[in-house]
Amino acid sequence: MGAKIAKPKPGADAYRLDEQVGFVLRQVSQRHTAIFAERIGCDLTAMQWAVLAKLREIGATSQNQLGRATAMDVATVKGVVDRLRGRGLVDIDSDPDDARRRVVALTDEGMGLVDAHAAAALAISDETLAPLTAAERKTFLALLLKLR
Amino acid sequence: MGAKIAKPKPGADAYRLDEQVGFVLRQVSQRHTAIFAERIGCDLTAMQWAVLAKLREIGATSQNQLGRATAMDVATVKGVVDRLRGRGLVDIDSDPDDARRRVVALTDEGMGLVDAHAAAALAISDETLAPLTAAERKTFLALLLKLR
DNA sequence: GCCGGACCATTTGTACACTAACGATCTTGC
DNA sequence: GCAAGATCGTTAGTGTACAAATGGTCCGGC
Repeated sequence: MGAKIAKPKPGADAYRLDEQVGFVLRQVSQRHTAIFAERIGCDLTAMQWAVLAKLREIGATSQNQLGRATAMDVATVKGVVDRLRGRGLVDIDSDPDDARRRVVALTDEGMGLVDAHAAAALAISDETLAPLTAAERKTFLALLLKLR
Repeated sequence: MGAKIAKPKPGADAYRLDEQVGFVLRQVSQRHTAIFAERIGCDLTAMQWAVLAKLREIGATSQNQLGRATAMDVATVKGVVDRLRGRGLVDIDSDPDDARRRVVALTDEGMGLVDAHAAAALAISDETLAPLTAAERKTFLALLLKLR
């Protein structure tokens, strides 16, 4: 019995890295990052753009709130905000009502930059989804949102 | 004309960060990373696991090939391999046929660890996709692969 | 046999991403 | 009022990621 067919190990041989969600997810993220870097046109990373875009949406906020709104760790947000501040795209002020808080706000230059590149940002999302049809994109996004 | 309806800016106001693929993609990746860390059970990162699992699949290879097989930069693969080597899970030898190459191979311990945790790795993929039905998972994975 | 171009590995520098620990500050319960 | 606990920001440490520069090694053509 079972002379010719090798017994498959329960696990090791059934596991193919290339079929695992996490692995493919990372590859798709990498592709998106590459598209972003090539297309954004103002030497910003996706994270930096996320912070600027969020500030444009919701206005000035504390670093903590900003971190939650952009799904970033507080420690991470600090680095990103520091770099944006170094480029004069955001300002940091103390909150008169709460001495713990450091309120981050877009500068005029930052505001202008967001508006100037919003179309490029949309094009990036579009190119990332380019391999899919319109119907597939809708399906994909809906499912992706469920996995958040 | 257009007295009551404000003219939407072409870009800025139409752009909602939370609906952009790249942003959601990152959130899903974060969730997967958290699930991975909690479930893998042997203090490995997803990258480190990817290298070990790939070596189990294809056998000993050069760092360069390993990088391509795991979708990692050469510089990144070096760091990952160094850490795995520090834990005794892989060995690095010179290729007798090509002095440029540094051949990475699983140690017995590394091989044992992969086999011991393959089931957990599958469970991680499963939990990541848990919010979806079986049919949705199939659809999602098929679409995700197209975006690679 | 050697020489230019391809390939491989390493190093350096920048930018995330998360954890843990810390001090400062606010708020609530009492 | 004030102590306990929650919140906010910062720092330090580890682990990806990618680009660019460097240097060693192989191979094909001559």
